[in-house]
Amino acid sequence: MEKQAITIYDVASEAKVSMATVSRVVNGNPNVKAATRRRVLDVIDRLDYRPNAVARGLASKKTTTVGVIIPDVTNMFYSSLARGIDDVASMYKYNIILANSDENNQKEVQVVNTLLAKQVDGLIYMGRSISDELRSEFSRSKTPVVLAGSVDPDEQLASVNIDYVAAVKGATKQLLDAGNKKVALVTGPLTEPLSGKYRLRGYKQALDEAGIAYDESLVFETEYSYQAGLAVFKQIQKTGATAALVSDDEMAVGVLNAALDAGVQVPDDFQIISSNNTKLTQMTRPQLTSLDQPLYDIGAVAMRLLTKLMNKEGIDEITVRLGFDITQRNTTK
Amino acid sequence: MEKQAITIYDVASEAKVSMATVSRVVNGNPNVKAATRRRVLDVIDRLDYRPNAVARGLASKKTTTVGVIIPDVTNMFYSSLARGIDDVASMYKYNIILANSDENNQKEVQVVNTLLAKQVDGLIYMGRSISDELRSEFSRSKTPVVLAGSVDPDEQLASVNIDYVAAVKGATKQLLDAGNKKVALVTGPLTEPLSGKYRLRGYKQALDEAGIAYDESLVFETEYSYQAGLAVFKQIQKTGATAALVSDDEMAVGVLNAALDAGVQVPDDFQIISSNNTKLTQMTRPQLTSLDQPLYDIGAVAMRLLTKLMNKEGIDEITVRLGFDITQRNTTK
DNA sequence: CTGTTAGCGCCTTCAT
DNA sequence: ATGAAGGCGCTAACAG
Repeated sequence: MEKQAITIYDVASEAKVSMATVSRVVNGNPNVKAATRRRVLDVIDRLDYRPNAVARGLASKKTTTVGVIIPDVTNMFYSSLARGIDDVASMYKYNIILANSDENNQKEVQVVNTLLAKQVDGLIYMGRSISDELRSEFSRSKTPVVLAGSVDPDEQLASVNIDYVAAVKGATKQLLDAGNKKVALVTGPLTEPLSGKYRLRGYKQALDEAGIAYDESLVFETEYSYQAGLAVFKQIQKTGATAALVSDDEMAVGVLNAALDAGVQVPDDFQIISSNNTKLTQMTRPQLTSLDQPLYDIGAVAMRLLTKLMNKEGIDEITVRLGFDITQRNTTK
Repeated sequence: MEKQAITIYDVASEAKVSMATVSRVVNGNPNVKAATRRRVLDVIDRLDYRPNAVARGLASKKTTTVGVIIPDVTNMFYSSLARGIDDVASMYKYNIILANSDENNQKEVQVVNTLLAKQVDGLIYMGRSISDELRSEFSRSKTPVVLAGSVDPDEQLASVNIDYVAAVKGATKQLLDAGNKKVALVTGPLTEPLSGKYRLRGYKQALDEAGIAYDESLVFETEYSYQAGLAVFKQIQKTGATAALVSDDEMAVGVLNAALDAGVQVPDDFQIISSNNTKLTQMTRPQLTSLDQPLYDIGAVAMRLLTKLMNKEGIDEITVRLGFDITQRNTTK
C-alpha cells in the first residue's frame, strides 16, 4: 500500500532545508525563521504533504488516539455518552477507536489488549461492571483509564457519573410521595455494583424514610432491553405494584407498552419513572418521566478528564459526580 | 509515556534467538521449529510481551484499522450500520476509528485527512451526500473507500445499499393501493441524490403506474429528526393527504405522535410507512409499518467488501444492493 | 529453520 | 536558526 509517496525528506529537499527544519515547522516549533517557515509551508501544500501519524507515533510515543470500550453503540444510553466523548476528543485533536464489547468480559479483555497494543494514549470504559481480570489489565498498564457513566466501587479508577444512590432515592421518593405503596424497582443483575449496591441502596433509603418495609419481591433483575421490559411487566403486575422505577429507557418503554397493551391506564393506574432521559422518553405516548442524567456531559467530562490524565496534569478528584434531575412528563402525576 | 518497556529484542535475547525468529512466531510464520516456537511463546507470556502495533504499522504499512465517518452515532439508523461494521471488522481483526461528521462537509474533509494521516487501511463513509471536495480527497488517495447505506450517483465509489427507487416505489404503491389518493412523501433536501434522485423517482413511478398526477405540494423536505417530523405533520394535514411515507424512523415517530396528539386516528384516518425499521418502530403505539432495510447487514457487508478491497481481491461488483422488505405493523391497514 | 541487515517516516537531542 | 545522526519497535528480504 504505497499510500503516500512523499515524505518529510521530499519536502526537505524541495524546500532546500533539512528534514529537521520541516519537522519543526510541522510541529509548530518556534525556532524557525519566518522566511524559511513560509517556504516550507509552501512546499508542503504544493506537494500535498501529509505527515505520517504512524511514524510520528513511533517516534514520539504518542498516537493521539484513545480507545473507547462501549457495550453496544446501538444503545442510546451509550451512544449519547460516546457522542460527548468524541466531540471533546476531536476538540483536543484526539481520535477515538470504538469497540463494542457486549459487556462480555472476555471480549473486553481482548479488546483492551489490542487497544493497548495499538498504543492508545488513553482508554475510556463504559459498562456496568469491571471484571477483576480487566481491572488488572488496567492497572498493570500505565495508560490512563476513565470510566464513563459507571462507578468504581473501590474508587481506584477515575470515573465520571452521577450520584446513583441519591438519584434512585429521589425517584423512589417521588413515587412513594405520590401515594404508591408498592413501588417496583426494575434493574439489572444485583451482582453488578451499579444495581446491587447503588441503586438498591437508594431504593431502600427512600423506603426507609417513608417507613415502608423493603419487599424483595418488588425488585426485578433483568436484562437492559426493550424486550425484557415488555416481558417483566406482567410479573410486576402480579405483585400489585402501582409504580415502577426502571433503570433504562428502552426497558422503560417496554414496561410502558406492556402496560398500555394490557389496558392499564398510565399514569392513572400505574406510574413509571425511567432513568436516562434519552430521546426515547419523548417519543412515547404518554411521554416518560425520567431521571435526567446528563449523558452527553458525562461523556464529555470523562474525555476531558482523560486529556488531563494523559497530559499528566494534576487532578484533584479522580471521581467526578455530575448533577442530575428528574424530568417530569406524563407517566407520573 | 513508557508504556511497554519490553520489546521484541528483550524476548529475543531472553529466548536466545534472534528478533527475526520472535517476529516469525508472533506473525505465525510457519518457518520456525516447533521447539523454538514453544520456547519463544513461553518467554512471550512470561514477559507479558505485547507487539507494538504502531511500529508494526510503520514497518508493514498496514495498521489494521479502518476509518468510519458517521453523521451521528446517536442516530439509530447510523449506529445500526456502525454495529454491523464493527462486528465484521473485529471478525477480520480490524479496529474502527469512529468520527462523527454531522454531515458537515468541512468536518468530513478534515476528518478524512486525519484518518488518512493515521494511515487507516480503508474508509467507510456514511452520509447522504458526498461533496466534490470529499470525493476528490477520496480519489487522490489510494485508500479504498466504501459507502454504507448511501448511493454514489456516479457509481464510482464502492457502496452497499438497497434499491431505493424500488423500495420507495413499493411503499408508495402500498399506500396508493390502500385507497389513499394523496400520499405525502417526507424526506430530506431534494438536493441530496438520495432524496431528490432516488426516492423521488420511486415515488413518481408509483404515482404514474397508479395513474395519479404528481403533486409537488405533497413532497416535504425536512431535516431528519424527531422534531422535524413532529413539526411537519400539520403541514401535511393541510394538503389533505391521508398517508405519508417518511424517510427516517425518528422523523416518522414525530409524524405519528403529532398525528396522535392532534387527535387523528392512525391508521384509520392517516397511514404511515417509515423507512428504516430500527427498534424505534416497535416502540411506538401503534407500531410503525416500515420499509425494512437490513441496516446491520448493510454495515456488515460494507465492511466485508472493504476487507476485499484492502486485500486487493478481485471484486466483480463495486456496488452491492441488498434486498429489502416492508414490515407490516399498525400504522397501515 | 534461523540470523543479519536494512529500512519504514518522523522526532529529538546535540552540535554548529 | 538549522543540520546531522541516532533511535522508536518491527517487518522483510537476503543469506546461510
